Amino acid sequence: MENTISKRPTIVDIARVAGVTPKTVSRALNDAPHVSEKVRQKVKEAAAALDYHPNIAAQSLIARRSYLIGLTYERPSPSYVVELQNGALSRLEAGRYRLVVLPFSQVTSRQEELGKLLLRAGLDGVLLAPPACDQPLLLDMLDRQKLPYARITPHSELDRGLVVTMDEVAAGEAVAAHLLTLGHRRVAIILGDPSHAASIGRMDGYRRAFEKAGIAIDQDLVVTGDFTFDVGYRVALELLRRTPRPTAILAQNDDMAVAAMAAARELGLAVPQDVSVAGFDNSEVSRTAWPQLTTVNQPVREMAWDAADRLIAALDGESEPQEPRRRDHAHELLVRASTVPPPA
Amino acid sequence: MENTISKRPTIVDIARVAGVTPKTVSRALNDAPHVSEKVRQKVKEAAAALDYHPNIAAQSLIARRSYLIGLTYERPSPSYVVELQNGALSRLEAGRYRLVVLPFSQVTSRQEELGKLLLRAGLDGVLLAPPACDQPLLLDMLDRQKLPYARITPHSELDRGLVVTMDEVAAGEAVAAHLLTLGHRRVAIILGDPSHAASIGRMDGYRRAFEKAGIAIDQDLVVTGDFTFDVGYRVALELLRRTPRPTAILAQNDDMAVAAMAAARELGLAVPQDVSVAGFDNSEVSRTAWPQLTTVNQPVREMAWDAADRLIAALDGESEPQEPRRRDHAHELLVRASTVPPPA
DNA sequence: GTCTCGTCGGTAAACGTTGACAATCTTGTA
DNA sequence: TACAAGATTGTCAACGTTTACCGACGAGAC
Repeated sequence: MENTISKRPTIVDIARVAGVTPKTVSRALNDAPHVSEKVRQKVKEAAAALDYHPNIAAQSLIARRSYLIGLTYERPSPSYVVELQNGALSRLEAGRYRLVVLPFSQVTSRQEELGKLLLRAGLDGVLLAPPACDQPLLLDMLDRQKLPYARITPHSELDRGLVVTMDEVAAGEAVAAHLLTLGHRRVAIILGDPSHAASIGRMDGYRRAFEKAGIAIDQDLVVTGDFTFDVGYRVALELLRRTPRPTAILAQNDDMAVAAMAAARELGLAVPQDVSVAGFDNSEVSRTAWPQLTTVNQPVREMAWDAADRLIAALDGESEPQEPRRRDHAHELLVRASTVPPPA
Repeated sequence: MENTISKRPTIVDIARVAGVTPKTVSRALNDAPHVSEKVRQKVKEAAAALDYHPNIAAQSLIARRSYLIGLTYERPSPSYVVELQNGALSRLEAGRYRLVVLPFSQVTSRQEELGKLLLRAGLDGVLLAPPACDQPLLLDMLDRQKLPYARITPHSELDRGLVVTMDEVAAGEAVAAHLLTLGHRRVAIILGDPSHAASIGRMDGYRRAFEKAGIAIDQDLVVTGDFTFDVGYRVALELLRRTPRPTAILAQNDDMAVAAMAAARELGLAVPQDVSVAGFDNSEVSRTAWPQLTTVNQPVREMAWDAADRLIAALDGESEPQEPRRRDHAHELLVRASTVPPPA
């Protein structure tokens, strides 16, 4: 009489079928030495016949590895998240690691909570996107518990953990210089969430471009958004109602830039004829918008791949990493249809 | 002399510190009965002092649960993926389950491969988005290995597994009827990837609307895209160059609809004055586009939440589910600025 | 024929936690 | 005072896999 409760087959079951001991089965399946080819074949056939899949929990327990990599981010634009994810996944695909997504809101004020979440998740390592990558308390917790982490585009303490960056300042300078070169002088700036380090770096870049051009930034035209379309729309409406009207808007990401274009149209203004708009990120929306948005390509996908690569190398490599802990990626200014010289 | 190799603390360590047995520690930390309040306090303090976090692999091993839920999808638009993910996550947040993302391309021709991937991932259950939710071979594999799954908006075999659907046909009918009611007669249709069941359902709905209105569909104006912007752009350009020109375009998702708007502008046509465009999905891009897109809200987030809810209920509940295995969600036609009556 | 060495296969223990069950302690009552 | 009943605490094994270590066997050297 067969047992009616069917359970997943184990190594012991294969051993019984193949007529060898469990240890031999383990060796055969893992392509370890000290197993004759004949036995290996027999074992593999038995495993296939039983539809055997190893119990990962048991493997994890003994290897002291969960083969789980976490990815944490704070609700930015969908395209950013997907790029991040796909970049990391394209590196993970080959190996046994799996990606666990852990979005978290209000990171800055809840660092402790996020830290606990990450530690409880049983991860081998974690990828930190902004703004989590810049939270000192969080990094302290991870250090203390020896949970390896890779930081994607951090702004501060660049010597902690594995770091993958883009020079936000240079990128910010490039896009601002583009507008100034076109002849714009009344340039409004919509900042992102000030808790994201990117916001600060990009602004530093804008400032440098203005300085080099010998033009003063009009602080009245600098307003704060939070990287979302909705808030961007609201502040852009307000900016465009001022007199004299700004001739260009420099938004710190594409979602807010697209919002600014929508706000301009709401006020009966044509983009780019009446007002130029530039974004940041080269997200999908920057290409699907009309006119297509001038923006800066942030190689998010590549950076995420790189971060995952560094992390896995650190996890798998017995030896300490020899190479520098930091890798830089280049930005790329994409001049498209949303920016032209100011109206005469 | 302390051991120099520091390892994560275990229950045994806490037991030593608190002066009780490991079993008692386990009971205290899990808020199980049969532990005095005094001991429980002492144990919890010791655990906190040691920065203890339970070893999930060991818990998984004994519970025969990994507490991992998989989410598999095939590179659709970013906004869809993020909505799906956020919906599932909002249900998972409360409990101990974690979400593993498993994107997979060319699902239809690689069902076996995807099945193996899912089985090897050590999941407790899996959420299947289109088109994976409609692959019979894949479902067979999952059934055979008793891996529970919830299907999000499947098209066929609605009695297999847990099912969360929207009536794609009714939704398709609603948006098509809207254009016909406005007076459009030359309506071009851009289909999505034919392997996605949604594509078929929506087309059925369009057809029903045309039938009810007593209007024949012009098969020459029905072209196939693949849900992406780029292909949508190409086929839309081609459609709009025909004479007589279609007065409206019915795209099976928002990305292709936005592409159609871009193509129209490329040809010097105004949307919606010269040509109306309607999409599908109420994705973020449909709101950030200009003009805002008439579309159908597919409650992706809610459906994903629901699918996760069903799956977890099935996993946690000892008893078989009493309620129907299928839940339906309603669509919602969102008439926005991209559709107006045809030019005179 | 014996000894050495290398290959193949087996046994026992370990990973960290919890379930089943036994032992002990406390308290109330006859 | 003794004893039952209930609460608390302890012991042991188990989950499925791999690592460490040991034994058997065959080939080749002397």
